[in-house]
Amino acid sequence: MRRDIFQAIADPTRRAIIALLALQAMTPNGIAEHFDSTRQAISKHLRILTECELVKQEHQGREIYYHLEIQKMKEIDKWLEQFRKLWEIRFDQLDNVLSNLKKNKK
Amino acid sequence: MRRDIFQAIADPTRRAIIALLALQAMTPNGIAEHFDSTRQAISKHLRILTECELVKQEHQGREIYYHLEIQKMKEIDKWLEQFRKLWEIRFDQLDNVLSNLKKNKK
DNA sequence: ATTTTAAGAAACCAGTTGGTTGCAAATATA
DNA sequence: TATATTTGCAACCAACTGGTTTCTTAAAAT
Repeated sequence: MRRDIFQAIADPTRRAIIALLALQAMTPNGIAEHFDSTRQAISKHLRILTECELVKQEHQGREIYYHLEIQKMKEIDKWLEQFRKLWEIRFDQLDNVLSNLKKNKK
Repeated sequence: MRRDIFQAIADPTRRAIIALLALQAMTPNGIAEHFDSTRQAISKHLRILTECELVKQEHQGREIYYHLEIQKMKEIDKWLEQFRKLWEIRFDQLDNVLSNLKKNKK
């Protein structure tokens, strides 16, 4: 199945997992302790995150540590880039409005 | 139904609609012309985008213009903020590695 | 060697999604 | 007024989602 990072971050549980893994690599059981749902549910989320290469596995004995591929997160940032210009322009306009208000006050 | 912006941008068609509306406000029919699917399908996407307040309607006679609420996009940027630090650190480390390689070469 | 533990895989289920078609309301035009 | 256009809404459908339970494999501990 075709996975992409935007689909991956659509789920709030997965966003929470991403935030956890940003701090340190963890095992599925370790992650599951932070949530109400079962290990298997977490495991499915991890599979989706793995499929879109947002996380990577690291086998250590019978434990599997998952760690975040932080570089992948930049894809979102890259997509946002095209809009960042726009909202900065709006801010500039707001600045103008504010300074005009100030002038009129004087 | 509870909508959030992350779910809204999960669908590639919706991301394309957002990109279109970033350029100019458009009617459902106008938007649908850019895609293969039916107007009704686009209309459903617009409803989802409206529910999470990413787009706003502007009635003009019997036409409804949809325009992007660019400020809302900043929510994604805000969420990314916590990770931006991390990937910048990685870049710094890479810089160090590169300059060390350079030194050793001399 | 047996038992415990960590984790993935498969089967299943209810709810959601993205899409369709058909219809009704509102506005514009003849 | 009658007709055409733009749009939203409801009903329906197949596919996907997030979750569960059960089972298997493999490593570690006893």
